[in-house]
Amino acid sequence: MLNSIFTADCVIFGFHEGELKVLLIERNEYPFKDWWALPGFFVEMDETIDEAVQRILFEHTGLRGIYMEQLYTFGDQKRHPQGRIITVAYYALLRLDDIKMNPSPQTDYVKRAVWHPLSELPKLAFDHQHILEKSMAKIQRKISYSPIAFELLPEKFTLTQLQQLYEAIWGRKLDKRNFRKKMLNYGILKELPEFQKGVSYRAARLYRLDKRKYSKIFQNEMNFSK
Amino acid sequence: MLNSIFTADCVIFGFHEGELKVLLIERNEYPFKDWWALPGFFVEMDETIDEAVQRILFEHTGLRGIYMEQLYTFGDQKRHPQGRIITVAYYALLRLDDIKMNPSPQTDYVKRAVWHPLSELPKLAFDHQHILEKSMAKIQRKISYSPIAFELLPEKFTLTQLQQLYEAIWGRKLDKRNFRKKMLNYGILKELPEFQKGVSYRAARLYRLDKRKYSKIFQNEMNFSK
DNA sequence: AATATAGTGTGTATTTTTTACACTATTAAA
DNA sequence: TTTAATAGTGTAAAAAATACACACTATATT
Repeated sequence: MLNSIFTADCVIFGFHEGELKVLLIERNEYPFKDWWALPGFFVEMDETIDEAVQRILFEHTGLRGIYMEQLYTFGDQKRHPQGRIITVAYYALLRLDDIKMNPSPQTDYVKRAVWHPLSELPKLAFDHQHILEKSMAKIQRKISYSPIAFELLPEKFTLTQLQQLYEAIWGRKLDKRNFRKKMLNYGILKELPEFQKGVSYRAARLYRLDKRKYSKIFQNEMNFSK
Repeated sequence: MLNSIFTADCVIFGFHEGELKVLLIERNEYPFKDWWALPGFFVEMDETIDEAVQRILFEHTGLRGIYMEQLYTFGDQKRHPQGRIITVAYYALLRLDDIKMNPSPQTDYVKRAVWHPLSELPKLAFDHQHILEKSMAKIQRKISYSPIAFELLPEKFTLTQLQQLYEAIWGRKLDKRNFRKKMLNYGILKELPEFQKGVSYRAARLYRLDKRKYSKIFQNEMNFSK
């Protein structure tokens, strides 16, 4: 019978300036001191795993109620140099704006937390590279049948932002006209009487998610392939 | 920091006589003595979680190398009357034939193991009902983009068997002509020069999975909706 | 030998979805 | 007024999904 300690690690995704980013922390403790790693912590005795992850998210971003989902549990004996430590990995999706770009985590084991573009990731501690790849695969799939994309966008967004997000997650370009046609056909977007501000070119119309229709879509499933 | 014990539970699916079945055990130990439950056990110190599940599968079915995949980790404090016990749930898919219909599990905590049709499930111990529902949802999705169906069929099978399997998993009828057209179009089935035996009506042709093309499909994804 | 039974195997027309593709409109800044 | 940068729009062709019904075959029964 195994009596073991276990932790929760979280891949926190954000979308900013057309790029998908991941929040990494620089460790201030052994093992892997000074390495980059996913935010994570031990799960306390009196909390569910979900609660632990919400706590981790709050400690690292100052935000509550972030969208998150369990990904996978890693339990190899070799994944941690101090012996078997089971980790339940989650991913979280976050509305990122300029204010949240410089998080100051509230825990001692962290030197600092920095948003890293997916294209420029450092080497990660433990098996965190693997966890990150697995969560990418998960959201790549999930974005094509459920509206999780909107968790990464601000309340009001343009169709171009939405398209850039799909392109960032899938790592390939989409056709603008086909994308808009299909997305608008779902009928889950509400056209707002507002436009982008502060741009030096034609301002794009803003949309927001129509939450009444959103829930129907969760049953039917979206299907985006190209 | 939580020092806890953890277990692995496994939803074992089989397909027999056109019906999807789940292997349940009758518990011989408290808590939930005499209740039906999913096969499961404590994970030992020297094995990975995957190895533990393979061991559970072997102890309950006598078979090795069964297809399995991790599903979800449940860790609520309330899910187990003896306090917090984390369980990592897996599902497994099994080629069921008449020989395997009467398994005799090799462990003391089990009185007996019986295949139950999905339509006639008893009340289950712990949160096992919930785990079972979640694994059904998972294979319902997964069968539409990956060839896991073939893990449930014998080496050689008829198109009708394959269709019945999809129908059992999705819980709805499919059109025979459209199903065959689409399935054969994938090009992953190899037509054999053999036919069903021992039936009192026209014998159906046998097929088997073409494993060379199978791997390609794993990249491209299948897409079965109706 | 004829018939009943039970499941096998097959094609086409219609609708829907996906795809490919390029120019004009708008705004702010230079 | 021109330039730069992005917004916004439609159509035709191809591919995929759907709806739909009957003749064929092997065995068992009389």
